[in-house]
Amino acid sequence: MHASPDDHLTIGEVIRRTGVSASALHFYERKGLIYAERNGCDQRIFARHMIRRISLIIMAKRLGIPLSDVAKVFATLPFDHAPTHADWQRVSRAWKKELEERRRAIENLENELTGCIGCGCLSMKACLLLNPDDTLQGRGPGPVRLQEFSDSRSRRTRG
Amino acid sequence: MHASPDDHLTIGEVIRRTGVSASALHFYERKGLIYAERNGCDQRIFARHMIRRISLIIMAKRLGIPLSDVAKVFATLPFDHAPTHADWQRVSRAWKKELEERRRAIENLENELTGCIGCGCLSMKACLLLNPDDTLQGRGPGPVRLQEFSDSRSRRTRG
DNA sequence: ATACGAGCTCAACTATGGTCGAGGTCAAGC
DNA sequence: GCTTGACCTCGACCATAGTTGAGCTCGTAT
Repeated sequence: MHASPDDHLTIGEVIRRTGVSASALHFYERKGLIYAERNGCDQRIFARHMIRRISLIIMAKRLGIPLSDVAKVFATLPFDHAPTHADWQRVSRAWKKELEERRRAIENLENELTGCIGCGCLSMKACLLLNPDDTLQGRGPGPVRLQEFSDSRSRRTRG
Repeated sequence: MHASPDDHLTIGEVIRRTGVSASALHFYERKGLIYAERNGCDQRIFARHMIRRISLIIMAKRLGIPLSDVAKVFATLPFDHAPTHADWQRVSRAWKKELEERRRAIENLENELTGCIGCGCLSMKACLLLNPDDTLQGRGPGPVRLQEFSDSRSRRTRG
């Protein structure tokens, strides 16, 4: 029960090679990310190339890519043999773009926040950070706009 | 029941001013982020300055700052009146640093991934992205290192 | 015979940030 | 007197990414 043919691995072997826990592997299988045949005792037998998929999952995890995105990528990959080097290049470039986008989103937030630090109005209507989509715009001229940030301060300095 | 004194707001008024749902406000109250007194009918009466706290929560949400971090910040803020402009500057600068750190973390990942795109070995032992903490290092000289990325490719080109 | 190790399933639980619905209370309007 | 609107509590549920534990089946070793 311990041994397995050359190109097939038990779950224990997969765990030792990848460092991924059994429960996580079960979870990935339930999600359709990996696949294993079964032996007579209903135990999982992993094809060796499944290790590549698991590596990609670990990689995605490190990059903060959700498993749903990994699933999308895997849908474009061969299921019965290891992905090619070209496959890896395609996937990793796509994930690099993901990272780039996330970085740019953060940079935008940084810029907005830098403006807001000086401003400090925290107006629900005027502040881009608080109301990026102008959600509160259509609600009529009610008292939507916040007062100056600090009531006490306004009273002290201007009241 | 609709009207409320000058510096006190019903939950409905808070919702209209902030765009935050009642369930979210209940949730924030349970988490200790905001606080409301009650009238005779057990309905929440929010002090006007509570709007500032809610604005900060919305801001944090936009920035991807978890509520637990917001709670830590709120622990350093006055509970009975609005935070001052100086408070806002302190908080927003701290959050800007957070964003900076997140951006730098992403930049590091981008750099690592760029190296990995060219490499493509996906070795559990050698790849920094797959094994940043050398977790698999102490497990003896077993077959931990992955083969070249594509079995079929290695067979074709070198087998 | 019996224990041990490896593996199995299934359900419940973790944290985060809420949403949704059931069922109840209260005041005002018709 | 009855509905409507605003509000309340409480429990269940969503997704994400798993972990943990109970209880079961195997094959092997003693």
